[in-house]
Amino acid sequence: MLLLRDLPRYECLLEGARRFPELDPSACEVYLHVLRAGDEAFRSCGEPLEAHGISAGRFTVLMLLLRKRHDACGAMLTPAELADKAGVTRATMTGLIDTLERDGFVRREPDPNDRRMTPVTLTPAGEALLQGVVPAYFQRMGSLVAHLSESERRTLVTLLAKLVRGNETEDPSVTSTDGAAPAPVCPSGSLNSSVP
Amino acid sequence: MLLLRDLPRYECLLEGARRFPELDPSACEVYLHVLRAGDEAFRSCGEPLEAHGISAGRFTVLMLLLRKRHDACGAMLTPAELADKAGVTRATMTGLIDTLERDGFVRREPDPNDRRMTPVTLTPAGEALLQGVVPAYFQRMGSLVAHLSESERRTLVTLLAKLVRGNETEDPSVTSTDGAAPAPVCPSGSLNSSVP
DNA sequence: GGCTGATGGTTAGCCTCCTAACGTTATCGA
DNA sequence: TCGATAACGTTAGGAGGCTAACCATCAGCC
Repeated sequence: MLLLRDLPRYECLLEGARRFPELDPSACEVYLHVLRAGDEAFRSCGEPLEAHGISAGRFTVLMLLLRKRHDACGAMLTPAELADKAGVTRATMTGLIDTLERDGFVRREPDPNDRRMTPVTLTPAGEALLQGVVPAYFQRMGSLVAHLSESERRTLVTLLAKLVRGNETEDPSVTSTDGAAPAPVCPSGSLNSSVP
Repeated sequence: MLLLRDLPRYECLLEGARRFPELDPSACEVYLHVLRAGDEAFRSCGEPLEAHGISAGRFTVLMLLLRKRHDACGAMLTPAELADKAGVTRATMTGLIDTLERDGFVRREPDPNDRRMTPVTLTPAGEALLQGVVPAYFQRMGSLVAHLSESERRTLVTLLAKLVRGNETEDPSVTSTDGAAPAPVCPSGSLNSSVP
């Protein structure tokens, strides 16, 4: 991910708005800060993972498998399910599983009932890796927001959720000047990932 | 960028905290929302760029060059300066400039005074591309935060800035248990990119 | 039973990002 | 004056994203 490291000052945005009448300075400021904070959070919490020789994408896959295992039911997920939960394409998930299997952290086990599927399961090595890296990961997450009070955290979460939600329902703006969007097809209702 | 598309509910975080004592549920919730919002903003504002056949990275380079041009002084920047302002490595910037030059949007012109440098300048084609894409880009930025009031925007910016700032000065935590960090070497004072 | 369509996983090719190393050029001190 | 140091830009190799296309398999429906 790449971005502007040095955010322009508000006066510069005002000045830019003179050249670009579409520029809303306060909107731009929010946008830049959201991007900057997301990048900062991603990098910061990624450090303990890299220190243990694992990337954020691989870590996400392992955590999803671990969560599934603790759900008591069959401790496996198909690549398609993993891709959906992680928010990447199936092709990307194939690559992630490839390297994870190469390194011995997961195992593909063909499903005898439906031979199209190849569910993935966590190996003991994968679980051990998680046990080693998860504490540092969560600690870093805590120090990331250590300077925010509980009420500030609630406010921040509320505002970010509002931003994301408002943008989701607005998304069919690709077909602009067209009014009457057919239906907000956003796949909501998928927040029940870890409850059976 | 890859992430969890379906954020776990707060009860799930509380339940996860039982298995991982290091997990601070409110910190984790902030972290996930910051990441999710950053991803949403990035994708959303990236759409108009992709529609014009340009990626976010290339767009950033062109905008930096345009801003420099409007600063009246010499309208060129070296790859190292561009990399620094954009927050990527010099190697990455080389690749970006390669494709931009291949497509005719920028031009490398060796510096006669210091033959190590190869300043980059915006071509008329590059400027025309920006003229075509910038309005849609800023409009999308505005609709991204359209649901937030002015005071909500200010609050959000304040909280995100506090998070980033607090994390920057905390960053030498790699050498933890070591106390008395020598000096917060964060390259602050670099926010004056567009004022001579 | 045998098409047809939908679904699951993989492959191929491209782009962007990184680190590490290299060659070239300036600069500066002995 | 000349070698050491530092800075600039590039290259090589790897990882992680994406889209588009491809087979294999299942489910339905004549």
